[in-house]
Amino acid sequence: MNGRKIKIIPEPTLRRLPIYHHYLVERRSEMLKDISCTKIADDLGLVSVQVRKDIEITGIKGRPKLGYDVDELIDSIAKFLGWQDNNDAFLVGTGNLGKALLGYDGFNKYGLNIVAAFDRDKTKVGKKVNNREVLDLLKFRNMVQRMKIRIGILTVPAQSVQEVAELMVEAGIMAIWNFAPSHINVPDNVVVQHENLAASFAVLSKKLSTFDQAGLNHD
Amino acid sequence: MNGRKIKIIPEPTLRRLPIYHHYLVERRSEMLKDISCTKIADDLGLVSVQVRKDIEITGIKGRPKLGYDVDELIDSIAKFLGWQDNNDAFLVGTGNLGKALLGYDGFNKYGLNIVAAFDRDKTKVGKKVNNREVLDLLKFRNMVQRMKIRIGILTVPAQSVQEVAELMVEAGIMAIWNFAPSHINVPDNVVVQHENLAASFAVLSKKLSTFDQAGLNHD
DNA sequence: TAGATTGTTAATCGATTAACAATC
DNA sequence: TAGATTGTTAATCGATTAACAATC
Repeated sequence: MNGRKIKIIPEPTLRRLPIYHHYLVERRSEMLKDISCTKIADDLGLVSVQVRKDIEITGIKGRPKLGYDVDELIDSIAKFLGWQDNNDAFLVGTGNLGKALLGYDGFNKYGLNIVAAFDRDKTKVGKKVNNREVLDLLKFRNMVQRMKIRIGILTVPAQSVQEVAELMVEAGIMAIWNFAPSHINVPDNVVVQHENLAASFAVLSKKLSTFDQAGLNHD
Repeated sequence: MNGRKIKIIPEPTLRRLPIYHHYLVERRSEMLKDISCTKIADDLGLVSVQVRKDIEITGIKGRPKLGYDVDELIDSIAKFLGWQDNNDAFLVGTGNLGKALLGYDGFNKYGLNIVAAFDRDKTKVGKKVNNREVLDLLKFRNMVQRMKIRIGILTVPAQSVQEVAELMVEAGIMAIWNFAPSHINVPDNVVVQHENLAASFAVLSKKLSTFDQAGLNHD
């Protein structure tokens, strides 16, 4: 009832929306005009109610019997996730992972635009990575403020993570995407998304060994 | 009661265990001998019961008042996650992301060992990436069987993902770590872990815009 | 001993799933 | 129209958190 009330979106829903989006873009390229939750769910190995609830949150209206208009649904998800307002970001740490992220062009489809890369290592400063020059970390603070950057991507080695995170916060960064395997302490008003490859691998290998114990995969 | 019963481990717990492990290794390097759940929770921004429940699942016993032995706890987590049985894996797709994963030496701490890399692109075959020669994808099937490889890492472009996933399954791969933004269809007895960077970014940017709406970060 | 912490059971919370009415 | 599908409320399930007894 209150227009200012903030709806908290369940994180699992947030993580599924880009999957639907990607799937729908593929279907659209096959000239599909309408789609039902049943079909989406079947193809992605989910259940239809879940897909419907997820989609509902973006605010789109479907038509009983027909389903949703594919174009409209794609736009609705993209708009809901804020993919049209270009999210400019700075990346710090041009090691292997940093370079990979700089080289991954797919990000701008999701509104993410890595506009500059920084490093503290003087031997890396000045080199080009995927057409972007690596800048000295000393310039970070100044450029964040000048370019009003709000998102920082952290791909530095574990031992420097906390220090660089603090630099980011102090410079005015509001959201940090942390790829290092370390927890960072930042103020409550800064959003942190921790990308932990070790954690994902733990899930994978544990599931595999659980399957082994159950004798499920000795076909 | 039944020794053959498989305990299903909650995925959130599985994802937190590597975080505790990393944190504990850092504390050990500071010569810390004992640690309580309260301390772990405080430092990592969690609550102590949650840490205790997570840790309990690895089978370790703590001592009231003292907490846990740091060494013992590190071992208990590593053992539980199967980090001592070396998990050999093959990687397919040596683009930017594939190269980054090959270059990330930290994986073997987690028991993961990427023993070979494959590509279908003949211009990439034969080149060296981080001391490992890129092999022709045609050799994949044969080598999986000869080396009894069970884990496949998928870092190919979106359009080839399903095809390569099928090749992996057919070759005998039991667990696939999929870094492409596409859903893959595989038999039920194959474990799939989907690493979706777009999904993570969606969480980050949506949280940021929700904070904006709430006026929380205009300090 | 006193008290901090573990270990464990019960209560709460939130996400998923089921049920079913509305509708094109 | 009949029936598939949406939209929505209620039931279930699982993870988190609270409560408290056991213990070193």
